[in-house]
Amino acid sequence: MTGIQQQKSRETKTKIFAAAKKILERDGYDKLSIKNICKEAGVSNGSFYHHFKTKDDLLSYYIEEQPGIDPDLSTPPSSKEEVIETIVNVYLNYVEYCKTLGPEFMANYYTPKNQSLNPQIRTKRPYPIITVGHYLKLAKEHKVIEFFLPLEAVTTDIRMLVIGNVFEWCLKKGDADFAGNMSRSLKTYLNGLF
Amino acid sequence: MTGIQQQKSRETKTKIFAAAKKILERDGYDKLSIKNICKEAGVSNGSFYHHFKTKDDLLSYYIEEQPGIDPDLSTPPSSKEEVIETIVNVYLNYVEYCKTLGPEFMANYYTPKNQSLNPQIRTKRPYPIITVGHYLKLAKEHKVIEFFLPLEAVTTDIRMLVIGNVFEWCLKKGDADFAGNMSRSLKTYLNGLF
Amino acid sequence: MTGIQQQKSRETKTKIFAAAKKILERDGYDKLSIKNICKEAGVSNGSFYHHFKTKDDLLSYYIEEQPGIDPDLSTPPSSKEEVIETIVNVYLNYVEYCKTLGPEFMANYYTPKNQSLNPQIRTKRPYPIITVGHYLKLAKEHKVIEFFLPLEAVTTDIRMLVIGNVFEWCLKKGDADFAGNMSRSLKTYLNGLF
Amino acid sequence: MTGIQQQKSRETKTKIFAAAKKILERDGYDKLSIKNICKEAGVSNGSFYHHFKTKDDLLSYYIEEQPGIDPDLSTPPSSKEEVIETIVNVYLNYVEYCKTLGPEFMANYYTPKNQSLNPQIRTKRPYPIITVGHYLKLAKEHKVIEFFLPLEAVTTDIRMLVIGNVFEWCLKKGDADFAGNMSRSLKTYLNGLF
DNA sequence: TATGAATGAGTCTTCATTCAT
DNA sequence: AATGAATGAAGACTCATTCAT
Repeated sequence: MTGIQQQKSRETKTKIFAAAKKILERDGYDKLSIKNICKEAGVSNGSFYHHFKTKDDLLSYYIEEQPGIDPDLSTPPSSKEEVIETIVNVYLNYVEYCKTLGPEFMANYYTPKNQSLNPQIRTKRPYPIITVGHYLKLAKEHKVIEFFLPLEAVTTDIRMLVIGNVFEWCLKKGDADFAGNMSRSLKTYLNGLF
Repeated sequence: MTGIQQQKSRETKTKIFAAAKKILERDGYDKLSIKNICKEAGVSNGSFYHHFKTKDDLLSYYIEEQPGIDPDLSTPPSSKEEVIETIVNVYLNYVEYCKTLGPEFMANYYTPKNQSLNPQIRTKRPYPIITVGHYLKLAKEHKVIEFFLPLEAVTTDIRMLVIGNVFEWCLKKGDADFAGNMSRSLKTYLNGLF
Repeated sequence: MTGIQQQKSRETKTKIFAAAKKILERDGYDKLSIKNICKEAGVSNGSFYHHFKTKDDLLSYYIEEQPGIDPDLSTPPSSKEEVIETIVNVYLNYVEYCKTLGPEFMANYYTPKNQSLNPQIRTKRPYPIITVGHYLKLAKEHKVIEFFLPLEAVTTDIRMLVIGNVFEWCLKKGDADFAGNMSRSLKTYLNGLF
Repeated sequence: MTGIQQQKSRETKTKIFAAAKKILERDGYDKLSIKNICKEAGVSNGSFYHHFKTKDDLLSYYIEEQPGIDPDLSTPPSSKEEVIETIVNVYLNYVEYCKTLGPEFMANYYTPKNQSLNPQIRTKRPYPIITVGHYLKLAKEHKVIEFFLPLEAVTTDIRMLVIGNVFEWCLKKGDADFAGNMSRSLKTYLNGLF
């Protein structure tokens, strides 16, 4: 296997990825058929199955490319207010990311059928699956905050709230105060937590 | 007017409903085809279309006929704790309802593309759009609770949180502590609100 | 069988006729299903089959109501020119009739599949099946015109030409010089005939 | 490039064509279902859709691939009789073509709703839209014939007459003297034109 | 590595007709 | 005379996947 062949292979895979994303974005999840993907990618049907075992195989690799999280999530905070602000900022960051993808795309992506959103399945964890869990732990260890729920419960709650926010924004086709809602609902929740 | 024919007709409709539900529970949404429904119901294919306009027409009945809101919501509460408990119960009620329909089915309903979830659009309002807004207003007017966010913001937050809960449960294909999550996250949020 | 019952029966039949015509006009031949006819007529499915043996049975009775032809087709003409003018007028009359029905309706009606246009099948003969055959015969007998083709061949030619004219007009959705085309093509043909 | 695979592919397409034609001839248009075509061709259902986008796509091939116009149409004629004979032959050629497709098939094509028969719309022009217009022009320029109607009017008349002929033949389900009618009616018309 | 031909079960829906009431 | 529930075959088309080349 020459280096050139390897490179070609990688290129094809990339083309397929890009095509799938484009279709998801433009036409919705229902149109994401192998045939359509291949047509969009300019690649043969058989080629797809050379690179991916099944359709689900493709999907599982799909959203790997979310923005890096945390600016400073490893620095221990010095006050409860700082904790709240930091966490809120993490998700305001995500709000911005969602906006760049647009409500159309996100509406297609945020389906309970999309198992790449399932924290039990993914190993690499994109938003909102990567949560601020270890930051909360850190803050708790430094006695900056205190809460009595299990850490996992809290990260679940936050994930649910974030998903609800995205969902709401998608539902209203982008015509919602995404950042405002996210900020307010998270603050209220965290306020109740600590 | 309630002749034998009418009765038979109603029976058939009931059989179709029951068959659909059974398939949903036993085999999952993907197996919910007209053909399967009819086979399960022991009814002809054409008979299905005599009783329902389309497949979606059948499905909509499950959603439209959601349980009514708890009537106790009109009685003014006497304490903050009672308010929280009442609200949580409303949505625990919904949790039960979701469970009878099964996560596979709900997963199909909980899509941002499903505009019947959009509070701006529907007039007939199923869960989780029917919110506890006016109950909160009532409680506030009776000075039982106090909060400084606009009522609409609060109902939005609750809706987002509830949707997030359902989403999570669907995503995990029913393998989540639905009631526990719902109860805990709502309590925490409301605790932060008041 | 009482007189009242007979009257009711006739009324129902009339309603079905009217409904079929309306559907043909408004939605086209493809939508002319029993179900649609009954819905439009406000009549039950079974009632249809009480009055008509089959769907084809209905269709065969369908277009019986075309306008009476000939103003003066029984008066022997006195010149070749008069013959041509008279014949052309007969079909200009038909042009007007078509226009009142509209190109939409006619487009649905003028299909080779519509056997009510077939002169071999119909006994009652609407346009353009009733032709000017006997008028031509009359004119020939009075030595006003002379032609060597069999009478039936001529009536066939005229029928084909008329149908072609209607077809053209329908094809252009009414945006054609219907009368002009009809008049010119008939004159040219008859000019070649005599 | 002409590998075994390409050849097999072509063979399959040919088989499908042949099967469709056979069904048309043997059983009539109403039996021309995808399923029947595939069964007759000994080919899978999916294979059909690999080669043809839709059912109409298949059908369009029959129409699109009509016989080319007689090349002699560019040679200037030397007599009026020759002009008539040539034009008649062009459409007798078409008669033969129609016969190979069968009246059932053509009946489905000859509908005023079929805009591919509209000369204003098509660019690629099948019979009877390809007319003998420029041949008539040529003959006129060479002073072989003379006529006073605008060229466009004449081509319209011919088109209408030809369509009328096809329509008549379809209506009678093939039981008409197609060639005889076509020949006679065209001759009579052209005789009246010059 | 890549092609694209082939598979065939599966999708929802429409239809003319029958028949017990 | 009228109802409408029931039938079930048939319709066009989509799909993920396999495999010989």
